[in-house]
Amino acid sequence: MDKSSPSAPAPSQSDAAPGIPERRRYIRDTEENRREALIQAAQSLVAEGGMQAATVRAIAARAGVTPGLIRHYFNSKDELLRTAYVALMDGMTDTGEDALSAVGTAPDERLAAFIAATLRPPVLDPRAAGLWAGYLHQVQSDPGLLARHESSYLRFRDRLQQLIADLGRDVPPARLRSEAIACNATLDGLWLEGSILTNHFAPGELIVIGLRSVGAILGVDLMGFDTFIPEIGIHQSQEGK
Amino acid sequence: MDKSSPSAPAPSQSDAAPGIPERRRYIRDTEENRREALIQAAQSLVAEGGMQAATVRAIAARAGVTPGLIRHYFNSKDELLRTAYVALMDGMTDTGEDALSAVGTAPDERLAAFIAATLRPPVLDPRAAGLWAGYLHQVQSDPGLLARHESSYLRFRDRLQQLIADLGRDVPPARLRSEAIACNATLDGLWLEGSILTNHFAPGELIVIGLRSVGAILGVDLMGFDTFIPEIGIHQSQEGK
DNA sequence: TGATCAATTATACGAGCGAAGAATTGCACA
DNA sequence: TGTGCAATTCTTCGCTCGTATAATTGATCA
Repeated sequence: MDKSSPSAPAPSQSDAAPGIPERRRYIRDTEENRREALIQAAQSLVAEGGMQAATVRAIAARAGVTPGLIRHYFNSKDELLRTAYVALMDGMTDTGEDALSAVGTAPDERLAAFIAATLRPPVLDPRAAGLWAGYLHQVQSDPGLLARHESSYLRFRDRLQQLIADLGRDVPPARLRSEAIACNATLDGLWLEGSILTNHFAPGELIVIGLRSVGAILGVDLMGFDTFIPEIGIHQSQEGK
Repeated sequence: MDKSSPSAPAPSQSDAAPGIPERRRYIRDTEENRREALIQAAQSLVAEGGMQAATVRAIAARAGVTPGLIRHYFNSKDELLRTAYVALMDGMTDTGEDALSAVGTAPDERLAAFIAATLRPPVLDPRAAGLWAGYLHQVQSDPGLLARHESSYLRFRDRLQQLIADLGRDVPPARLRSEAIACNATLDGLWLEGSILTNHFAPGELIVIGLRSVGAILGVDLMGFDTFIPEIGIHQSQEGK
């Protein structure tokens, strides 16, 4: 398993004479493609192996470029990682908005759609939890990232609280806040368990549980939207009632 | 900010002549104390800065010893980190058991006590979430740790499911499982948010929310145990019923 | 009291890290 | 068709990492 020559890079097996290392083929691409590839590569590596796995060499290899290119597009490895995190957050909040724009105006239906969108791909994703965990410490120690994180978190919770308020029940404002916290926690918990213990749950199971739990917390019935939530029906029957 | 002499360790300012580095004072201690100190140091560092912050040198420094000692008590740094994780898991499950042994036999009271114990220190701890996140990837890639993790997780959820079953309501078994998943998710979510956004919540707030939410999901009232849960009363009133 | 030995510290090594800058390459435009 | 220049690769540097092992220290016991 030892390299033959001690210091020369291993040449790939093409036509080159031994001892003369090949230069990697030079391929141009657009700035957008390169940035996107680097961000994707960084996210994958963090999701799979944590911050420690995202070295400049590993990121470059996965993106199909050489390490030096990272610092051509980003001032430092840290800047790339920050950019990747922001891109992640923006992507996740956008998904929530999309789900809402796709359904009608009935408040309970909209809430149900929002919950379902949170508990299915691409939000419910084994990679996502790994990414989230990998960034946790960095977020807590970097003021810029922390601000971005909190705004993203509160945006989600506020959106949820608004949907709850739109139900039109008669509850005082303070109660509304704690309901939003509770529902948010339930969705977070289901999202987390579904993302980590991927194959402990059947496809639509978490959505059903989420709808029933949030419905119970709020005192409304969210289970009547089979039409809009295709996963439902698979596992609902086997539980009775 | 540059060291004066390039290769000599900086001597602490006591009586030594310049250029002659002092040897650290030799202090003996019991094996148990050393192991405990190293495990504690490793946990703190992982909790604060993630896996990457837990280097042998940093761990040794925090434990008040020199790096070499780590490999005197553990075969490798990885073994120390594994040991620290197992110790963490054992500690947390033990806390749950303790909470249960301290209350009476009424099923709803026991469930309420269990929930409250989950949502207050030492389980609810800013460090805990950081630790958990730091270990996530290591757990997923190390079969031994994964087994330990899953058994610990399922032990918690089974305990919760048992407490729910003891309520004596008339629900089919499959429904019981999904209720346990839902309650567990709610507690996880509250625990996580409380641990990360420490000062967004008043002391007993999360406990009240947890009791009310789980109660709503299960269709029982868990809010009647002020006597056993001292935090309640502080924030219950301000929300109106 | 002095020899022994485990506990502890100190030193050294090779590997991999992020960063910096020099060396190449192919495209755009004259 | 050639030339300038940005995009990309390559090389190198200083640093820190985990590990290995040698050197020291203080308690134990004959």
